[in-house]
Amino acid sequence: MRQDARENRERILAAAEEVFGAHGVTGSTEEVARRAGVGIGTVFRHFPTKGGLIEAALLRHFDHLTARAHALAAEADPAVAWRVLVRAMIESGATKLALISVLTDGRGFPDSAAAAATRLKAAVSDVLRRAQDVGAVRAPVTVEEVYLLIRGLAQASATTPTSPDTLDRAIDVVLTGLSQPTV
Amino acid sequence: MRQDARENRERILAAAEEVFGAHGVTGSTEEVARRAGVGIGTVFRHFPTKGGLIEAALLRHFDHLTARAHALAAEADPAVAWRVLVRAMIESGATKLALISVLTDGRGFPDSAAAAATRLKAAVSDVLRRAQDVGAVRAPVTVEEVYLLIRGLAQASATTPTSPDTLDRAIDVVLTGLSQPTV
DNA sequence: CATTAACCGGAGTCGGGACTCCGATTCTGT
DNA sequence: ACAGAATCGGAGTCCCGACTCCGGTTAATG
Repeated sequence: MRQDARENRERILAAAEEVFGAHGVTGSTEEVARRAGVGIGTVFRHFPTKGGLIEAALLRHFDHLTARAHALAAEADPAVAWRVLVRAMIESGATKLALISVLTDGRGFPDSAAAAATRLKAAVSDVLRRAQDVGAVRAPVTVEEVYLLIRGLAQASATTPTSPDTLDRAIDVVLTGLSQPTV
Repeated sequence: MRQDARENRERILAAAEEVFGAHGVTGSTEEVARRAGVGIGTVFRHFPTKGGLIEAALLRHFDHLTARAHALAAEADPAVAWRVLVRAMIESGATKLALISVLTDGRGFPDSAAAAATRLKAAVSDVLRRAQDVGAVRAPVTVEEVYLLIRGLAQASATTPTSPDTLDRAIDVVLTGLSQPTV
């Protein structure tokens, strides 16, 4: 692959994260091209389909989060690791996961993205388990409910303008609810 | 207004709630017409614009929730009222509020819908205040964070197939987090 | 440098969905 | 039952966005 080609690919992916993050899946490919500073044809050569483009952006994002989770699993204090991970997932999701809805909205994406999602879930489970072992999260909590809560806050704060302060307080509510016995 | 016209208007609104609830704003007007059993022209005479149709559906939904909140405010036990209201908002939202994203996704809707949203918020605040007076929710909690949490769970569970059980557990987490002092 | 294979750009095609128009079809008062 | 007005239905228009095509341009190699 030629050097300029690789550079363009990168710029397109970055632009895609911006555009789809801001406008959701409705964002147009042309907008991505414009923001990446390339022609529309270039976008479609790199990613023959809009779906493919979104998939690639998702994959990149998931892999990044997975790496983060792995790093945190090695963290000294599992309770801290847990808080940081949850916060990171919500906050990065708040900007970029508007698109994750696609992933989950009915038809799943093929192979690669699904695989990345699975890897991510495994990594999150790991951090969660450690937190539970230490009592920072109560035992009966499952990854599914955590995911639902995280996705919810991520989507809601991405969809609507939210003050960072409000988001922080909401995250604290969730973390508290996960650690205390249910009322 | 002629009788049949009024009936059609109703059927169209009901169909709109279904369609936009299921497919989000992407749902087509034609699909609404088909499901309402009327021609496309009829839909557009009643609601000259797709936005208008969505707005009308939202308004109806908001007003319904507001009424529910008022009724609950008169409930004997404010703690119970609170739980029921939160649950109702999330669950009805899970089916129908996929469209609420429109309301909040950038440009607000004109007058009527915005006004309905305001009335709803006031009613919710009322129930919340009573719950706080009784100690079922801790005092420093604001309507904003509650809204964020509710919208989040509603959107997330509408967007993605979610088992009722998981949703229930997530709601409990939120309610717990709202009642306990933050960790 | 020259060559050439790979890459870029954007005008053009195609499909889908919002919205319009008007003849056909009902209601409703007398 | 009938006139007349209001309502319906859906074929047709228009625009927008995904995707294709190919002549022009550029990086790499000898």
